[in-house]
Amino acid sequence: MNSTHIELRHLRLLQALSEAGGVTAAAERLHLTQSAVSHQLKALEAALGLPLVERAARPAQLTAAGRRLLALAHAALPQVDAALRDLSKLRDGDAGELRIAVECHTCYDWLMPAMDSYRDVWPAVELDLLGGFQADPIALLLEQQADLVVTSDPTPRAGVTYVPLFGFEMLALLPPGHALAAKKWLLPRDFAGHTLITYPVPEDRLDLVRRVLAPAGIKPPRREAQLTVAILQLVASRRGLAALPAWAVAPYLERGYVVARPIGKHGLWAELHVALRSADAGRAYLADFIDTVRRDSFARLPGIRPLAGGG
Amino acid sequence: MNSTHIELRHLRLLQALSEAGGVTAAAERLHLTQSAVSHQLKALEAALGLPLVERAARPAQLTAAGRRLLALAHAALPQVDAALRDLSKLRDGDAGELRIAVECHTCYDWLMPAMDSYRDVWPAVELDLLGGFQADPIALLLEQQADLVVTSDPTPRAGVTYVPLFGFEMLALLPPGHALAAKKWLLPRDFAGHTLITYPVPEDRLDLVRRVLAPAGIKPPRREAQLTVAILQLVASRRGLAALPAWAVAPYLERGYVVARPIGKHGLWAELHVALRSADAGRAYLADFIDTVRRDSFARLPGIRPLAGGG
DNA sequence: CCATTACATGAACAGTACTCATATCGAACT
DNA sequence: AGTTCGATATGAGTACTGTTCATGTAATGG
Repeated sequence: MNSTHIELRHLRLLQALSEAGGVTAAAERLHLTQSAVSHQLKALEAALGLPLVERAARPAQLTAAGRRLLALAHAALPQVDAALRDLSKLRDGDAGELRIAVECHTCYDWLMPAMDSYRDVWPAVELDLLGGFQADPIALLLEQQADLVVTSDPTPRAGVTYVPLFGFEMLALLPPGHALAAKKWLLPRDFAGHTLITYPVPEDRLDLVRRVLAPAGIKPPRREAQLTVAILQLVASRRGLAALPAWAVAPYLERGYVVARPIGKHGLWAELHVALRSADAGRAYLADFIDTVRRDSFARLPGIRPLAGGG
Repeated sequence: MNSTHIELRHLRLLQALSEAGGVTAAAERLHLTQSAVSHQLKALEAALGLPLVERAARPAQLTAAGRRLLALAHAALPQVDAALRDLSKLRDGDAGELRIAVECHTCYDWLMPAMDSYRDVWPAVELDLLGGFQADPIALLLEQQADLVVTSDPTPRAGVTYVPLFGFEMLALLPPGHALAAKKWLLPRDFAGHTLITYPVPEDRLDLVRRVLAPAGIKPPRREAQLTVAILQLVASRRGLAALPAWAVAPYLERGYVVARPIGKHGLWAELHVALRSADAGRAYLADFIDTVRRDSFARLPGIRPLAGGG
């Protein structure tokens, strides 16, 4: 009979599987254990009487049946999400104000496209991006001057809720042909004697300085630049080294404009979170914005990874 | 958050609810108890934070939120079903032979349109309708001369599986203005002294005779006609009484061509089942045909009701 | 007004989807 | 080869959620 017990959960699983390229990675996205995904997949295959993924292939390859189900997922899940959005609007109204403060300079790159696709779905929400560097953006939240803050520092504060966005790697940038490019990864001492090119922010807000160089007692001279391209240009013209998120430099790496190396054996990983007033946590248009941003990020940004408790 | 735990089950529930017009009727369609549907509905409404049905309204009226979810169901569920069909085809192949024997004359009326919509979905299946009256159509199954038999008599036989289609009421037909039309329902003795107009089948295949008149010792004279319209014509011209399925005469009743009355206080209810070789029970193109027929019947035929174990 | 029908509710049960712990597998590296 | 490491599979146990059963309550119609 066709009473095959298929559910949206299964479609979400298959989608995550194909996007993540493996059971373990898919499990993270779904906030499940690897075991759960493995079991669920097996059960689904048994119920359908068809294999869905080519076992032993990295990244996981879907079978014809798997691809057919994935097509269903791509067709149906957006419809479901749209319906749930509409229901949220019915429940909470469809208007609101959404002022966003951003701590990190490179975030504008991916925030803008996410905002665009969000606007399509919540046209009545007033979107605003707060400009300039903020010393304490969380304060803006509590003073009701911002509704959402993108930050890399989720220190608990009363009345503030943090939602994890993603983890990303900070890469050290060298000019092509630099002597350090011979190394697989860089150590703190490798930075000694080089100028560090950064955005114009206090030193204690630079992950590289705070977490790597300062603990090792290394204090290289700094030079500041406002724009990402300016930093890259300075590196390329051998004025110093820089450290930027992997996603921000990926296009320049491809063109060989600069060279990137991990910082430390396992790389220097940072996180981004969204902060909002706990009182607003229930607002659908806010929650959906975070959702949109995250979805958009994972679709667009290379080399990012999910965080515990995140999406 | 939008992680609202909605599932296809819920969409199926809402669809059944709107089609059936009530919790109890929906439960029957879904092969669940009324309690299960009630619980599920309540849980869904709680999860969404929105009422979905207007309590206290017959037939059940959906709220705006309910209608939005129903729209989702109508959009998504056919896609799901199509995908499952495609998977069946991947598993079992998409071709097959489907020869149908029909026991009941009036069945052609609704079988034809169902066959048409089935052909759209399984174009490679060879569809055949066996003509003429069959004394023992089940024998045709076992002799491999038919693959599917529509019958009202699901007596267990080795190697044969029965799938319930639906229950329907046999209505007694009178000419307009007939004396018996004054009664709310007819009793066996009311048939005494009237000619009984029937299809040309043995008496023991007529539910009215076998289950009502014969037990009461009443043996009215019979007159046979091949076509439904002919029977109706004879009744209208006062040559006798007849008993036909409610759905078959509904259009004629509307036009006042004949008058119908239940047979007995609770009416004379009969059933239709599909018989197939147990060996074929797993074949997707067969199972899906039965599904199509049933879906089609419930959508098109007035006054039929689901059977235990049926769809 | 009582009988009937439809829906709601609570407790108990059953089935299922998880997690945890452990085993197996395959590839890369000595 | 053997070893190590990452990724997937498997089994047992658990927590949870969906379902049923039994009963209560609210409307409906003769």
